[in-house]
Amino acid sequence: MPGTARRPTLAAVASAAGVSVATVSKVLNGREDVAPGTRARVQELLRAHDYGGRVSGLHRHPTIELTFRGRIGSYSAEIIQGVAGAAADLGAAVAISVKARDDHSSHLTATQWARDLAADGRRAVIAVTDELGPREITALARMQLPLVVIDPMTMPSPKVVSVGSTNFRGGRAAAMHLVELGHRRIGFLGGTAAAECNQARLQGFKAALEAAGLPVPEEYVHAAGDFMYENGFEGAPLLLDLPSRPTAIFAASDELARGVIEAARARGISVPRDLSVVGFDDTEIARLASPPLTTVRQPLQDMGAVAIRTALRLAVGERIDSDHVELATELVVRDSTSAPST
Amino acid sequence: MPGTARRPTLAAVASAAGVSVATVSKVLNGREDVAPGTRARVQELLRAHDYGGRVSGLHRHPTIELTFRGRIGSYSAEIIQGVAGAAADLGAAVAISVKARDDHSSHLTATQWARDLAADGRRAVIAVTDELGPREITALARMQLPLVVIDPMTMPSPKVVSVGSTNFRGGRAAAMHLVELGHRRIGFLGGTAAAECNQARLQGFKAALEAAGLPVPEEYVHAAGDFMYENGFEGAPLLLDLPSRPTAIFAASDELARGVIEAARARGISVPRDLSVVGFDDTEIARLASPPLTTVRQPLQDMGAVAIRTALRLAVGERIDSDHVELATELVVRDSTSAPST
DNA sequence: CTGAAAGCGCTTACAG
DNA sequence: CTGAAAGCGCTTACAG
Repeated sequence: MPGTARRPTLAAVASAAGVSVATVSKVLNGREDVAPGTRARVQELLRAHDYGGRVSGLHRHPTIELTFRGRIGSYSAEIIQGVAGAAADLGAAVAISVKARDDHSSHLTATQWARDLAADGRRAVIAVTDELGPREITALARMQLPLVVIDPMTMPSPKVVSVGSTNFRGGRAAAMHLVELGHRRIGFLGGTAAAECNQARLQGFKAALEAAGLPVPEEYVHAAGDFMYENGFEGAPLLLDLPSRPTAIFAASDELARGVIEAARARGISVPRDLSVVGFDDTEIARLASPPLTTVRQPLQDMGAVAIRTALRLAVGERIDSDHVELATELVVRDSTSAPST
Repeated sequence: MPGTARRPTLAAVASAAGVSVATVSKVLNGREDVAPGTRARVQELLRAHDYGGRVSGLHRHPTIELTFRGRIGSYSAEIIQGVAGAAADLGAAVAISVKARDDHSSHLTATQWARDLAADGRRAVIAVTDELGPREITALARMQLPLVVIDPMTMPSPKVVSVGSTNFRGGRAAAMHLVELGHRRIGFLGGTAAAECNQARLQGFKAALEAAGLPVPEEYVHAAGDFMYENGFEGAPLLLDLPSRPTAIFAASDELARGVIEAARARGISVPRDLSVVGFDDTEIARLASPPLTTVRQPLQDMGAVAIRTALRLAVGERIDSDHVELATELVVRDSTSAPST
């Protein structure tokens, strides 16, 4: 983008807002001694003038913070690919940060965190999976940094914009696939029981079974605690060691599915001959698994792209039509499912 | 890092250099009308004062550009985890960019690219796997942006700092493991034949076999073209369909190994019973594979951490002891290898 | 809560 | 090639 337009100045914003440059400067620096009404008007004008200030205004490319919690795996890799790819097309930059899973910041550090992001020139934040705490959300809002959450784990508060996928439909599609193959005893192994997406997948699953007139006994529905491989491996016995073992299992992530398959193998149960397994996500894990996993594809790259487009629009003060966008899931049939052997 | 030290000013640098602020300003802005000697002196002082200028000086956290080419997979995920984790500890920020695999920029865009990085406040660049073209390297140098390459594919030019692992030893360890298990017919499936790391792994492999008095017939050594799963799957027949088929294969990446195993499975060859397979990298792929892969661990996270530490040191003008750091590889024995069945 | 005024850090047109 | 000087954009201590 050569030939940049003249950078907006404090003076321009000040005269537009009918205040002095000093006041605008104070708003910009988050000083307390500005009347709320004045502050609001100035902030509006700052946005209208697309004022990035001495910080981000110096950057050729607006920078979006992409933040993860815990381990970066295939799932995160897909999102990064999507976000970074779209960023390149949009002339934006992406800063990536990875927080430890147990890093729950205090009020002070939440404020400091948001301040640092603003000082480092970030224009918006994309959080993956978790929704940050209320303190972080407040701190970001105070710093005028929009937030977009990808695939939120908890029911997002209405003020937070999020991008997800059609988990309910995905769960239903997975179950319908198994029903159509002829399975009648079908189990569900979830990740985090409380997670919004987990519940939606479970509800979709139940809806499909009920529509087919199949029972959903309680002992066929379990949560493994998290979506990782180990959880699948350790949670699978809940289903595999049942007196009347299911002939098929829908696991709420590809990693869980891989864990289930490995636990089955350890018991001499062959997949898909003796047990069909469906995963969720369609990450690299699914494609490279043996057997390759039948799974519900979440368009993680597209979700990343939508997230950054949304973040960029929010950053320039545009209004967003919908607070929660859902992209379509899609069943991908590979080799981990087949008709029951009877 | 609260309580930041006073930000260095142009005036301070100017008086240290014995020139006017105007001259320092010109150097900073890359103007032509400065004598080379003066420019050098001023640049030195700018570094000595840790002057980031109006761009990066405004940032609380120095930002390092981490750039990938092609697909972001498990391998990239490990590196990102390592770089981002270390960055958090070091109070640095990481900007991530992903270029298309075939995006070979022209001279103009290489210059523009480096200029943009500087304008966006980057202090150094970490490139993964590829070494960038000579144009990019020159452009970065002109912009005073240090470059560190992780796991370079091509023999790095002596001027480029790189972080790798002990590929030769890794290849040797893999082969020794197979020899010790009792294998005598052992094949090698490489990725990119020309890649430095690939050659080192192959040489280590050969060294181990020769030390054991085993032949390395030509038809047992192949390159699949790249390190991806598909290459492994498509390249495996070169070894699997040999009249005298090897009883073990060392593949130069985990993805290749997974491809080999799948190709074997398609032929009714069971791993590890009929065929032992060793991979390389020890990414998530290896851990989640079925059977879990015996592989040579590359400490990708550590390599990422070393890369960003080095980049940061170069960014403040420190000298580096060694232009190429190699971290130790380590054989990780899992379930894809066993004694030959005969 | 607001802004006039002083002043800081930087850039640039221009004289030498 | 260098720097004195004008000037821009911003911040801040302070008067009201």
